[in-house]
Amino acid sequence: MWREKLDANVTEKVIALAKRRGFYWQAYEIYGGVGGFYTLGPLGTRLKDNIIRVWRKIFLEPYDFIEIESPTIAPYIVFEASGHVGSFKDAMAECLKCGNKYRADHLLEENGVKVSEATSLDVLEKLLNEKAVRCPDCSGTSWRVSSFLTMFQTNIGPYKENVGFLRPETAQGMFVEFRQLYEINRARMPFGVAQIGKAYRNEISPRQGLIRLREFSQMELELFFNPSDNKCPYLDDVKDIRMNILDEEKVRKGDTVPHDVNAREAVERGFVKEEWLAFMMALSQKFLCRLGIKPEFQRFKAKLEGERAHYSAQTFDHEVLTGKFGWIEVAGHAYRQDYDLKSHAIKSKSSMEVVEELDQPVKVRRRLAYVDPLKVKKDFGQASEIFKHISSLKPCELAELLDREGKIDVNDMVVGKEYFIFKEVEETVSTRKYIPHVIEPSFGIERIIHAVLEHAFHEKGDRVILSLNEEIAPYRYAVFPLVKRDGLDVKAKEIYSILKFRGFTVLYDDDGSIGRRYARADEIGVCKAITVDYQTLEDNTVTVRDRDSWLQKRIKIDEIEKN
RNA sequence: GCGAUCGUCGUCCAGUCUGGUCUAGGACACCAGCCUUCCAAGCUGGUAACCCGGGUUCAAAUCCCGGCGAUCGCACCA
Repeated sequence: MWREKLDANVTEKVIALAKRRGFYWQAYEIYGGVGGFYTLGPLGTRLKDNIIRVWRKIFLEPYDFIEIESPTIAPYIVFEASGHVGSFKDAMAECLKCGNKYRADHLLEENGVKVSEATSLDVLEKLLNEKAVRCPDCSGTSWRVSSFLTMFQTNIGPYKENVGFLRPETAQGMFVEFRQLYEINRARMPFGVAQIGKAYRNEISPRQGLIRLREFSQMELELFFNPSDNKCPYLDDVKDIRMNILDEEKVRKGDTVPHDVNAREAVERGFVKEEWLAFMMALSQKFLCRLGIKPEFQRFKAKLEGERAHYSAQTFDHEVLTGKFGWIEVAGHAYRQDYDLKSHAIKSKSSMEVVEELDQPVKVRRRLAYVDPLKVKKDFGQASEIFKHISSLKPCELAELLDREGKIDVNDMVVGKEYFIFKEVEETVSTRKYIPHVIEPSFGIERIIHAVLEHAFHEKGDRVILSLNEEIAPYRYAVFPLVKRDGLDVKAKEIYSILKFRGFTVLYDDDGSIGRRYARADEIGVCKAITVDYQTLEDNTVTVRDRDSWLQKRIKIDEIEKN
């Protein structure tokens, strides 16, 4: 069965239920509410905790991957290095006639004017107005250019110039700490580091409830591996997990009928570039199934070249079908290559390389560069700064830098390739250094919460049932006295205490009729309802009622947890 | 951010056009009590709202202006 649409009303009903019973609701409602911020209520926080617990069981524990918690605020330079500052400090051009906003660079390029990301706002504005670029909507030719940053900005300490950002993803915390983590993990490769925590994106106009938030929770895993030894040893462990994959070709053609493959087939048929990426996708599928989302409501959709994040060589969105919002992305699986580690290595001038022992020593050719002091002195005079800078680099690094950039900038002086002498040498080495590549599964917890609730939501006549499985349901048991007298309530409270003492989440309710209590419990997904009746007083048995089937079994109190 | 539509108890809806009758009504939910021997039964009582600010007027939920928020469309969504 392949589904393309679900009932949109379910979404509305889930949102209403979430608010009424305390899973989640919009924050700051007493002040009218602020878009993109939500509060998780008592049931929502439990559900979230339980989802996180399942995630750890699936993604971390079997593989001894580690978890960290890094700050949510980082200095400017971190996100400058990561490419975030550059990649979304979008220049917005506003048409002064109709007020529509466009990307300034897109508008100019459509009109044959080449600009770069470094082009200043003033220049962009001047170009737009001078070239009389027409507004695509109203043909107006007057423009005002301003920039919009999707990261929340703040100051660190009392100095305005010390800019910090609230992280737009938890990932950078793991990249900047890579050295330390690698050491702590005793230099094992491949290895995985996870982080669960808040991230912030200052969306222009967040809508759609929990789906697009300005502050949200992520579960991210960075799997570091050697690109020349990129086999994933666990691929056969997930061979029974079948995925619906829309590869790049299908996405491009608009074909919405996915391939049905397991991780190995996905790699062999060329849909997924890396084994580790396919493996993480399989775990992701397993994870959502464990949360109660059936495979036919899940799919992996490839991102095309232009849609991908600046760091990614291949990305699959893990999507879940919902009623009103259609397919929503609950996870992104990205092949980040060595983009992040390399960027931080260059910016911070600290090494992100790891050492690999080779099976056999090999001969390698290396290119070295040495400065020609006479030539430098001749053109730059007694430029000690240049020598100081160059001597801080190893000859091989110097050669690499020169080959890449063609020059070296020292303060205002540009020292070209011609000031250096290059040498090729052959060395025998028994180790090899490399910057690890990264596969990143990244989950948005609030989106998962919403998706899980939608898929757990069922109606039986006019009754609502949340079929959350035992692993994630906010309550495992509810305990009801059949009536609130003759000692039934006392006995019920006793059972309630016993179950709580044994570590279960238990709800006690003696309000209204018994049917009403079953209904209330069903609605928030309590797995089993235990009713204390007159027979309980005689033989210490209770009835245990299953939430989904409504069937009851009479069971001894001591044996409740076996059922 | 633009445009359109909209904003009344926890929720859904009535009242707004045509200002006064609104001390803002109903249903469901919720709370208390009664009743109740297994699936939202019944009875009694109760809590509870005109998004915020300003203006017009003798009088504003109602008309006007501004703000905030929501929904949809456009743009944005690394």
